[in-house]
Amino acid sequence: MTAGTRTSIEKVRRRDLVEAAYLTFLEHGLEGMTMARIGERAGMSHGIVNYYFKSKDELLSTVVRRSNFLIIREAAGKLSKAATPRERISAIIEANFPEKLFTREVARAWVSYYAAIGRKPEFNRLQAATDSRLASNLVHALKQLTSDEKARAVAVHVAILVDGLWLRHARSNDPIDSRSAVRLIEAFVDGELAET
Amino acid sequence: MTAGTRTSIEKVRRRDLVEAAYLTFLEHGLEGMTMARIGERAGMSHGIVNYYFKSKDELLSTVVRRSNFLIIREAAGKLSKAATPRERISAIIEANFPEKLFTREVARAWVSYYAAIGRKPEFNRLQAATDSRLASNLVHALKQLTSDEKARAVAVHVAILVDGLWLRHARSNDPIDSRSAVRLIEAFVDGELAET
Amino acid sequence: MTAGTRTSIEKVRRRDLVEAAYLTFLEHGLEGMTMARIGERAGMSHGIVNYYFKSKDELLSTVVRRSNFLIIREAAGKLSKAATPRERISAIIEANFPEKLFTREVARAWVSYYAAIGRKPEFNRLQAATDSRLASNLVHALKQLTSDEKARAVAVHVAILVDGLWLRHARSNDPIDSRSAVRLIEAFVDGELAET
Amino acid sequence: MTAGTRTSIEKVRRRDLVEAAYLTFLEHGLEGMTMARIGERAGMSHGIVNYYFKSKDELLSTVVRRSNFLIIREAAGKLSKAATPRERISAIIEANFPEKLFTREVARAWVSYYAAIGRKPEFNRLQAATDSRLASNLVHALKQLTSDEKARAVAVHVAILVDGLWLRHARSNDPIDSRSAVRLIEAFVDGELAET
DNA sequence: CATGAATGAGAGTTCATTCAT
DNA sequence: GATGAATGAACTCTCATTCAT
Repeated sequence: MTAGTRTSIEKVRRRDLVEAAYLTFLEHGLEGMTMARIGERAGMSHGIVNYYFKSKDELLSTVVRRSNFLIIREAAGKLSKAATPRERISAIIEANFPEKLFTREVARAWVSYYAAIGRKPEFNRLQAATDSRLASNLVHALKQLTSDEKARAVAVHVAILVDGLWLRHARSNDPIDSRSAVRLIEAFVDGELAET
Repeated sequence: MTAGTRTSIEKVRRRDLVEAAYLTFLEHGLEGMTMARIGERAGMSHGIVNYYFKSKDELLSTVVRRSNFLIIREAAGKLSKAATPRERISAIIEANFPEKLFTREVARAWVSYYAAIGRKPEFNRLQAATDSRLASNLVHALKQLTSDEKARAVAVHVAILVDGLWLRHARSNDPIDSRSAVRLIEAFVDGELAET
Repeated sequence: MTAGTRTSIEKVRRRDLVEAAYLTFLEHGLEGMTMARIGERAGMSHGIVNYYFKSKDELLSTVVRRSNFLIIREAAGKLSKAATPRERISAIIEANFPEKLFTREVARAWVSYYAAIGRKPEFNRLQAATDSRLASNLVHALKQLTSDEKARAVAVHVAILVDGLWLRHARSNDPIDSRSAVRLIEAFVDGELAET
Repeated sequence: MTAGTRTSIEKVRRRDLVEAAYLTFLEHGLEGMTMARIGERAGMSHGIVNYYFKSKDELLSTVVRRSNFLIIREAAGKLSKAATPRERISAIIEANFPEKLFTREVARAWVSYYAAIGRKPEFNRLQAATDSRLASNLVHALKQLTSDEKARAVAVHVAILVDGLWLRHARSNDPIDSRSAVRLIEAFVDGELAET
């Protein structure tokens, strides 16, 4: 029990810090996500942040991993409920636009993140893993509805649209909502599949 | 006369500094675009940078304005040589992917820029102007080949693809070249127009 | 009884901590001897280190005391086995170069220690005690083989050689082994005694 | 003239900073030689220290280089006045014990320096260069008075004595003066040469 | 007794900005 | 006009020390 309590505090703190870091990241972007701000938001001194996370990169890495995990989990949940290949495609598309997270702030944060990780191989790997996971799911579902070649082409096109919609969202003055984003991609897929 | 001389020197200096800042931005990204580096690249002291531009933001603003101007001019140049509406569409698409500028570094620089301008309304306005200009050109050309409604839809889709390809380029480990990017969008447009 | 138990535990803890601190000191030098590392090596929390030792300096002081004690004991052991004055001299010399401890890392640790204690009188006293003990042993043995005056001179020279070899070892890129170090001093002593 | 003034300021500041860093180093040791203290002693903000020296290591490197230069120059000066090989030997020995610098503070500073540079290859090279220069001068002079083999042996012994005297000086409570240090080594050399 | 959570001072470094010259 | 000297705030990270539990 004592041990449990101890572990519990560490877990709570780490979670709180990851949450605080995440929110700071979303609000201020990668550059504005400073250790001091994170500590302040979590209601702790900046010293303690470095106590729980050896470095800022480690904290960021945890934040990103958690975020990716949530996306993957959301996709998996929706995939398990999908009865047909077409529904599986929709599930993957929707997983890329969580309603609550598809805001300008969040989009900007992620865009700043993508700009910055170029020089950091670890984060590149992290991202590549998530990307290819979603991509292979998508290709697999598409192959059941069209030729292999077309499946790959459509998957690439969809991936570009996803990125484009996020960047657009970050940039644009009259932002799109997640439903419209999904609908736009769905329409494209339907169009492509109808041609076959 | 004295005033004229001053103005002339001022113009030259400002232009040189903007050029230097632009190149520094493209090479090092928004974060790496420091006043010191800009001055060095321009062959001037970094002190003078603050003399001609009240702040870093003002300089950046000018840089972006100039960059947008270049894109618009490039588009205009290509448009003037286009004989058919379809060629006008190609001209606009191509203007979005200048061969020499479609590199990972440049893509990252712009992506970091888009992420950063969120909080700065002035930059938002700046961007919106260029965007709508290219968009209206595109819609106009499309309208001559298909229905108004479809023209608008295709234009939106194309704009998203453009953004997606830039972000993809910044993120991806195996980057695309500008020709493939253009070809992908052209193929999409052709497909849409063929349906009509 | 309760008090006795407490004392016993305290003794064990203090000894373990001193040992851990000593090893940490030898491995990482004075600067790398952090409370956290000491606690970790001792298998305790670093909080407890400050419970048993009021400050880092107090712990270091105990470490040095123990280290000096070990050297003195080693010397005493060898001295007790020495049959002749010359052998006693060798015993003292050898005690200054424990084979396992005469490494670059350890040499650097001690050198950093000597550099740091300058401002701390207590450590100076500590060191002086050990030094004079070994010196007086050496002089005593030498006096049986040569004049008092020469004995003192040789003892001083030997002490300087000992320090020089340690510092050399810490600095040099091609380090010496302990045997060579001992041999060098022995040769010097032999030369001096032969002259008489 | 203007350019000259500018350069002059930089030179003055750099010299002042090196001097301040040197004094801080001598007074507080390598660990206590912080950028803040250096700036404070030089009467400048700590920011300016990093303006003139890209990093602490660069500043330290300059300090050490200058110090080594002074020793080499002193040795060269004395060597040029030496008429016989024996006098050349004395010149080199004396160069190792500049009267004004052979204090406890200075000795401690250097000892801390030697302990710390172990992990820094650049400083190792720096030191090795100076060392081998003095050593080769010494061997060369000795070879003219005794066999090659003995010359090398004596040179090694002398180098160890030099290090030993500095470390001894840093440690000891009753410090030696530079003359005694020189005399001790001279006596050793005389003894060795007399044997031949 | 013992833990490890928490603090706060202080380290090096970078950089936009100001200002005397 | 132009320089670069100078400042000061901000950043990440480390660590001895304190203290509630």
